[in-house]
Amino acid sequence: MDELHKDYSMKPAELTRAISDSLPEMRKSERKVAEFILANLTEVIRMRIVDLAESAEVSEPTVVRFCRAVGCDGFQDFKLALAQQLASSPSYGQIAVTDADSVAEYTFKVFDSTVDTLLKVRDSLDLDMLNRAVNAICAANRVEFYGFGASAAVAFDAQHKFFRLQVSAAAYADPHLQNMSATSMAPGDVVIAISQSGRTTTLINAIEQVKSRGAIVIAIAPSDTPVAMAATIPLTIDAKEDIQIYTPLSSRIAHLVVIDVLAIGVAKHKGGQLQEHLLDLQHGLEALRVPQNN
Amino acid sequence: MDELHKDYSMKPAELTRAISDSLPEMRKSERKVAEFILANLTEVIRMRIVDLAESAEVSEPTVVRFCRAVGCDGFQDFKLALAQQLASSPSYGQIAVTDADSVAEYTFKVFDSTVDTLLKVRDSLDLDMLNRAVNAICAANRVEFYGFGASAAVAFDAQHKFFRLQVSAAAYADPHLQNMSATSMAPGDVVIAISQSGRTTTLINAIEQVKSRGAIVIAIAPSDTPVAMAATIPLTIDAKEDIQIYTPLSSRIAHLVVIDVLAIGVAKHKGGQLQEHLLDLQHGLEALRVPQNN
DNA sequence: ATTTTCTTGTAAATTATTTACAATGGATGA
DNA sequence: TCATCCATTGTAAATAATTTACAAGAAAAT
Repeated sequence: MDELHKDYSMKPAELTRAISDSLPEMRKSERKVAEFILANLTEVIRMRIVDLAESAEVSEPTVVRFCRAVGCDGFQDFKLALAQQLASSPSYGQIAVTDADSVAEYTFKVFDSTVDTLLKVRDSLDLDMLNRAVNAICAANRVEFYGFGASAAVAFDAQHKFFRLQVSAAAYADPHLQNMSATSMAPGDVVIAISQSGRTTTLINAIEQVKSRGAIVIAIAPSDTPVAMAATIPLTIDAKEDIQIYTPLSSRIAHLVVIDVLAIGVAKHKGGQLQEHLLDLQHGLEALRVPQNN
Repeated sequence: MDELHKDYSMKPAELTRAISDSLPEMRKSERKVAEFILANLTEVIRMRIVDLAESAEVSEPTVVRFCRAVGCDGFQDFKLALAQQLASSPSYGQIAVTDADSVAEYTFKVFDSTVDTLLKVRDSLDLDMLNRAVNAICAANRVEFYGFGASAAVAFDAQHKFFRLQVSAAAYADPHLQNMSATSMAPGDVVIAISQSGRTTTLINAIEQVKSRGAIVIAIAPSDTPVAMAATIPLTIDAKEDIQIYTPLSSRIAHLVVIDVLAIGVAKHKGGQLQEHLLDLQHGLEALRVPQNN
């Protein structure tokens, strides 16, 4: 009976994985369908059920049963879901770079896995926390960014970004400076602590310092980590981080984008007069550049 | 007659734009369809032609005529194309953040526009240049990164990244240091010059210095800019950069990802012994962290 | 070996899409 | 202002696609 295949609803992004996963527990003819589909992903989305049935050497109802088995409403629904997944991450399921990959392949994989990470992070963000973070930043006199290692670069980028928005921003990657900064924070001020591991001892110390001064700590770190838990406003980001050789570190990019979101939020708060300021900045920078040639 | 609408074939990514573009020259009822579709993008992909016709208050054949007018084969084909486009950039056509947006809205828009940029950059990369860049880096004794402003953060991130790969890397955002570094480069060494504008005078000077020393300059900059043109190996990236108030600066993220690609390429060249090194690094960093709690 | 249950396909019914054609309505010129 | 023509739209029929119901055939179990 069909009910051995659970009818759980799923996001389109998980379709091909769902297919591969349930391959072993499929019936023979359904498996024929699955195998044909996996081998001809891009073609399938433009096929009619009759063609697909013929190609997979099964009957049409079997195709429909297959679609239901992987959680879709019917064949049309399946095609739609497949089309969406293919559009969103073309090399899904084989994102890890391998030795054999050509330049073209690993380039695409790096981009695709980054995109993948971003979309996952986007969907798992706590918007309420985000809002609180924006409000806190807007209310603060000073905003400072702490981070080590790869997160130091993120912190400097953030500083640059907020500077543009007329926010008094600083970034420290030196524990001593962080400490000095921390002790000089006043109530209402904001420190944004960035960590990929969420477990950096020095950073946690600095956070405690800042909190003892009555300032607010926004953490950008994985959930259930000391850094996230120590923060006043935790922005948790769980981009899984392989330390594997061929895996790019996407989480720092997710961190940057989250900071972009904060910056946009602050820009919205500040409203129109900022536009003018940004144009001024632009003009100022123009002096450092070669004249535009068009 | 229908033939006033040209039957040009197009990439799915341009569908909604094609719709908006041809809106003015559409017939009244076709426009009703177009407007309804643009206002209900996500719903439409799961609608049947009858529902859509009813919602748009037109007949079914009109819907089909509309689909043909925008370059599709029929209604099914249209839905498929739309689904693919939506999957690849979910809030296409309304990515610019507006004053009225809620936290949820602008968060999604920031992520989506970043994703959008990445996918565009991915598709426009010159893989041959990329390959040459990887080879140059692998052959170099020293690799240094130059960048100002937002690109300085990118440069520091890159330094960190390559350091992990046992590449002797440095990053300079100070023109004086850049100059000193430039004059000490030897033939075969590599400088990676990062610029969002591609027109920073100081950077161009440094590039000329480096070239005169016989070293290789890889540029990460927009095409047709002095920086790109001065480089030995230009990696051109044309993420359009609005200086608008509510637009995130996605190009620096594209730059980071391109550097990720370079890093993966170098890692592949270096091969297996690197794995061990990365694990060592990991262990070393562990000492700076709170013990894992699971 | 026989019965039961699961799997698959055939054929029919349903449902969706497309085509052909007719009616409407607006524009143009008398 | 009315008649005529052509562009536009809808109606209804035809075609095509998908889904359901059921029966035949395998496989498994007793």
